[in-house]
Amino acid sequence: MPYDPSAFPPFAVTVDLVVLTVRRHALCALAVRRGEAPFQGRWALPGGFVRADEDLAQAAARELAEETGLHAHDPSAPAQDNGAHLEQLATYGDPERDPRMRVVSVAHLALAPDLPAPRAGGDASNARWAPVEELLQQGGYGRDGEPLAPLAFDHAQILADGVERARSKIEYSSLATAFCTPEFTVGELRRVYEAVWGVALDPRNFHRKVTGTPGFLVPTGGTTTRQGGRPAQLFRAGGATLLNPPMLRPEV
Amino acid sequence: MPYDPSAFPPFAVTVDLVVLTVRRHALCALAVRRGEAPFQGRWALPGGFVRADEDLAQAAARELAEETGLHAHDPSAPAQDNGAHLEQLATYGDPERDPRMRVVSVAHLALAPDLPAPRAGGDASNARWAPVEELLQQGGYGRDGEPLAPLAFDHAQILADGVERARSKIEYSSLATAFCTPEFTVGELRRVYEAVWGVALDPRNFHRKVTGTPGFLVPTGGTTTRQGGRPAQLFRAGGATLLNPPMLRPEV
DNA sequence: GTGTTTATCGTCAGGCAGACGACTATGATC
DNA sequence: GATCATAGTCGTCTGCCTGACGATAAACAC
Repeated sequence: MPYDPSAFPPFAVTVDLVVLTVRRHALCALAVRRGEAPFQGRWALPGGFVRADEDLAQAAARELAEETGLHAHDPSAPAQDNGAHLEQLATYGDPERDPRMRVVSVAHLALAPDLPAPRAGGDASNARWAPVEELLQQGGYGRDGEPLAPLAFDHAQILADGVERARSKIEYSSLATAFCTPEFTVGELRRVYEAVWGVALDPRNFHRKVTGTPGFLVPTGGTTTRQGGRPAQLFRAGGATLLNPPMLRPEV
Repeated sequence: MPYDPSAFPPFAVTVDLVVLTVRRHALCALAVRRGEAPFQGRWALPGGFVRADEDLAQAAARELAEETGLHAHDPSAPAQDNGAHLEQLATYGDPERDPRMRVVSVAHLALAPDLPAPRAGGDASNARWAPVEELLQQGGYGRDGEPLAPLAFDHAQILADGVERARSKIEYSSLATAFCTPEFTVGELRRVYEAVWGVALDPRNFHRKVTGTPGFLVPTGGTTTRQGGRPAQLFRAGGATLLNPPMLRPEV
């Protein structure tokens, strides 16, 4: 196979982002409204072209900052700086996935704490946090009466893959803390698990499990009442990234 | 961001393959010798350009067939047809990873039973199964006296990622059976785990675990002596793909 | 036959998870 | 201020799974 620059077809390479957060006890994803054809007016995942001198992770971090103002922190640095967790998800390259040209999209998954309203080039009506079930559901009407159209391109598949990755990864890693503010209570962390998995967890067993796992949580000393009951201890994320034994997701 | 075909730089897109198998109690990967610059004469992972009308998975399956004669079976079809397991691994797109041009490589992971000698365009000296430690180790000399040079491009990183994926995935899935022939014994499956993890496992506890996990193994009725001791029962892979509870990898 | 090798079954103790009772500390309501 | 609702935290108990390891079974080598 000698080197022949004309022997390979040119591709466009993009990054698409599955940005997840927990809002009002529901797992939500960032969606932006498309301004041009194809799929004009439809909701899609944020994303854009990779630049000529840019690594894939850099491109994803740039798009994330443009869409949300979040900066991704280096996964190798365990420090909690309120930045988002960002990791590569998967790559989608069906020849027909974009009718304009051959596009290969490297999807990334970002997990962020609950944020104020998103911005998309300053136009708030063109970006929103939507519950993932609503984005993945086809037909019918959303909570605001808007008709539910499927996401543009193959973005429903990408979103589903991202949600599945998040659901399984919080089982055996401390990644659920990426959905929390730098300081959080055990109850807030439990509500993250409940929202992502869509199940109810026993507060007592959950408390025993997370406080008993070395390196998962570090008490800061402070206490806070955010929900109206007894004040809760505040924690930061510990250095541990892999949980052994893992959190167990209840059956079905 | 209006559509402008000149607004994005062209990329070459390739698939690279991490093909793993277990040979003589060691985890081995398929390596091919590069015939041209850059990295001429160095060992590399097999791979090639994605064609204009090809999906990424199709391209990976085609490359796998060209290099090994294996055909990948559809992951959605649980039938064991002696084909290899093939799944997407990750995508590597550093601007400097190929000195010739901007190349984005979508790496795939293939798991195969022990195979006869590989072929690479009919030239056996340009393809081989090598223990992964040997390929990842830098400097020194291999078992055949050949000097150990690092793999070409960023293939050492890709191989390391593929090995780590395989090591973790056999914990919670039935993927270890992809390293076995269609019919296998519990002992052969155990030796797969031992080779991939590099540890020794208790035969009695392993037997209890795998035969007690519903859907993991299906007895075929036959028995065979392949190692010189008492004849062992033969099994096929069951329909289960996720193991719950998982196999536990011993510490360190 | 005796020893070696591999496969398979059983037993036992320790650890962890699910179910759930009890107590504590706050705000809301009367 | 007493009472109630809410949320957090500590314990107990039981069942299951795992790791350690003894014992038996069935082949081959000599």
